[in-house]
Amino acid sequence: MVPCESCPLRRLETFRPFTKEELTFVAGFKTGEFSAESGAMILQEGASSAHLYTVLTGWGFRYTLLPDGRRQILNFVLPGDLIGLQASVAKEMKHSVEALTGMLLCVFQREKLWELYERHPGLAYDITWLAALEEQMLDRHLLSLGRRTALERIAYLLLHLYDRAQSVGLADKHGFSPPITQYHLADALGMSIVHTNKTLKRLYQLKLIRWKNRRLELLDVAALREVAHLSEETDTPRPLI
Amino acid sequence: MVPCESCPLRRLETFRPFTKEELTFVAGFKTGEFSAESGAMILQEGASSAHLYTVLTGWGFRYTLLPDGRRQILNFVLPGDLIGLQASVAKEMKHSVEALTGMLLCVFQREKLWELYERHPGLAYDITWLAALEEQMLDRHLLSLGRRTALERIAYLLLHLYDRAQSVGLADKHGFSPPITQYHLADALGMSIVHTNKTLKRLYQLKLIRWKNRRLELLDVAALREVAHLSEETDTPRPLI
DNA sequence: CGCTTACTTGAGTCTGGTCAAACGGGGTGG
DNA sequence: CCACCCCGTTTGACCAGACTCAAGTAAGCG
Repeated sequence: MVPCESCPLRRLETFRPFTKEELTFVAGFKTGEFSAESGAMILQEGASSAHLYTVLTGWGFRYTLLPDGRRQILNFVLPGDLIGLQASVAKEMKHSVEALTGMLLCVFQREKLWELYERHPGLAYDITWLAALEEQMLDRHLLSLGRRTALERIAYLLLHLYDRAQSVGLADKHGFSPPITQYHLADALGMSIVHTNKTLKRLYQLKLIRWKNRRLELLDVAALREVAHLSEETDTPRPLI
Repeated sequence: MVPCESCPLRRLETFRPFTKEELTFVAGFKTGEFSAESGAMILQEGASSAHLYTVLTGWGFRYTLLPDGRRQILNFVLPGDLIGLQASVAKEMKHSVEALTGMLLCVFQREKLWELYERHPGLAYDITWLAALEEQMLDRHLLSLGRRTALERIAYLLLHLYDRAQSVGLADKHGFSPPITQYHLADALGMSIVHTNKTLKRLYQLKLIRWKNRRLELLDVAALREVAHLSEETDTPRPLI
């Protein structure tokens, strides 16, 4: 089990430094680890989970279903992300989370969350911070689905994933390897697979991307941002619970 | 100025009862009121606000723009809603808020938020709760924009607004008076006004709604939920900061 | 009374969806 | 080792839902 004090994620500069006390508390808050295989369901809509998780390694995605099976991917989940917070509000998950790769998750007991709020206001604030951050991402996705064209949407989502991968050291200057299929893109963007494929091809023909053998090359990030109408973000250090 | 202890909203059963201490603190947290006219911009994208607000009366909406002016309404704002929290995360608002009617807002100083976290873990938890609640709404909207058809979307949004209005006593059994135009519906649903209008007409012809003189009648709520694939929610009491 | 804002409606277009079929590569069992 | 299969991708043909353009109506207001 990875001890929080020597958590490899914490060395990344996206995450704000923690004091010794905070670190000690978080280490005590963590009650174990959970390892999920690719394709595994980590949280299930309708169930009530007793746990909170932080992703240590691997990719996943949050989604909901319409009763007739239409699926909407709400967001992707990467290392450093806190998941399962919603269940503390609703008593019941309103979305599911599925692993895209093998994943390693830190497990926290929900009951101890209360202790965190009582004893570590700074960490409590951090959790609110993370919730607000997720909210911001959802706002942006909503803008995509509502107002961007298919081409813009795909450009946007690829950049979104790239930026997020980048921030946790999973991307290099030229690209990264998102463990997703075109089905995932389609379901995240509210499009059909066929049209997703054809739009992807257009981006390819515009020499903006190349996607071969699971690796996605962003050939001209600036031009891609232009297409997506997405300016670069300077991400402020965020907490890692 | 409305004293928190006798806040009319607090008498509604959607809001969880507060202890005397909590109420006293919130009363101290509130530093004033702000009254906005219909159409006024309450928070502006790109600006950094020093304040947090809770809506006392009136309706508004949150939105973002694409650089070329395309607008996406992210959510509507009703009495009891806390707004401006995002700015504490981002140093800069990522969305704007505009008033749909005259609005009365409670004003809180952002600096005192820290004190709240230190002295009242229960209230801190409440703020996280509210953030998670907003997140849930956004998830649902995302599902709408991504996977619902035009007819389903409109049904969904009207019900969403109805349910929310209902919970703060702004609706009766047969309908309510949302202070919005078809433009707002269109921008919230990612549709054009023309198509919104035509789809609305279809709902009218199905005898599911009637919308005249600002008042919206829901003629058959159950059937409307059916169309929207939206089951009724039993809303658990939420905090009112 | 004239102006503006919101709502309607029709015609024509196009983006994106559906259906169907085929391809390619990796894995597996005979 | 090969045949087969499955999954993900690709492509073409056709269709429809939603958009744009354009014009007209109704209602509210100074």
